[in-house]
Amino acid sequence: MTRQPVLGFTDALVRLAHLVQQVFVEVGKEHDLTPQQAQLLCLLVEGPVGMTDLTRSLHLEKSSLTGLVDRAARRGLVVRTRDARDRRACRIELSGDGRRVAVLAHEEVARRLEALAAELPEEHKELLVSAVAGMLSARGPQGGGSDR
Amino acid sequence: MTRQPVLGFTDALVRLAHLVQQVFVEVGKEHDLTPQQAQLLCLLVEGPVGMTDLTRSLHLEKSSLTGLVDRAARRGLVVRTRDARDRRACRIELSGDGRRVAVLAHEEVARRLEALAAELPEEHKELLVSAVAGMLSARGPQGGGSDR
DNA sequence: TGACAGTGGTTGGCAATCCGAACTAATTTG
DNA sequence: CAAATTAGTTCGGATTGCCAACCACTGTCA
Repeated sequence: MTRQPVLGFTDALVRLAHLVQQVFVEVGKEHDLTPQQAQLLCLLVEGPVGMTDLTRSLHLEKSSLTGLVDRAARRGLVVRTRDARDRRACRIELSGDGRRVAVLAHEEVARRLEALAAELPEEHKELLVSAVAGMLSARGPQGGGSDR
Repeated sequence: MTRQPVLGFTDALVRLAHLVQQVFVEVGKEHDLTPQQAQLLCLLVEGPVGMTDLTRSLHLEKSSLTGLVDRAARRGLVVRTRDARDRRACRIELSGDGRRVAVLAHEEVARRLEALAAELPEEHKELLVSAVAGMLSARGPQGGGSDR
């Protein structure tokens, strides 16, 4: 009766990924955002970001991001600002409304993820973070501004 | 010189989720599969599964899954088998070709995820698994057959 | 037996996502 | 200055995903 859930390492990572994704889905729904919009807004909470940086953070092709930003802009969540130093580039910025939603969504995502891990001892969480840091660097240091 | 990347807990989870997703994207691409198809095939490696079970494992609505399975079937990867005991239900099964691809993709996904964690000491990995198990149960025991 | 609620899946319509290839415009390089 | 790069957009097309409505079968209960 080894009723310890035989959860493999691979399995665990895949499930965890789904869990995180679901959080964005749910939080998004509460604020009438698609999961992708929610993730975008969370990235912008820290401040304006250029398109190219965003493609790296979100792992999207340029053209996909153009569409995502277009729809977010149409909903009045973000604004395109032309970069003065490089007139090709633009920076994506939260609008007033966008910022309100973004802050709430961002907080809610953090709250829920923390809640999921509420039962974990602090040291385990730290270990998990450093494990992830290791895996990220094993990947090569790609972009990806802080979500937090 | 605190050159420990100041990676928050939330951040870590989000990044990790992206990492896992990317693995499915890359492995999928190598076998001419969309990420969703890759995940579907990985679930089917263990054996045939009913639609309803799949919706729980993949966190999809019934209708979304119908489409996913349709396209996979059109590509000759899977087959719908009518369930004898319940003539409403059907079981999704790998075809001969599908099985070949599925086994390869499944192994490759596992290999890559393990590779990412190659530097982690075994005990840390186990701890990470149990941490995830804890988070999953905090969520309520939803479906999700073993991917492994 | 025979309504009837519940379950397993499909269909249809629609918005959003995502990609690759081709393109414009500004910047950098030689 | 010409050529190569870089930043973004546009366009066409396949996929993803949801909801509402639906069909077919199962199980229950009177």
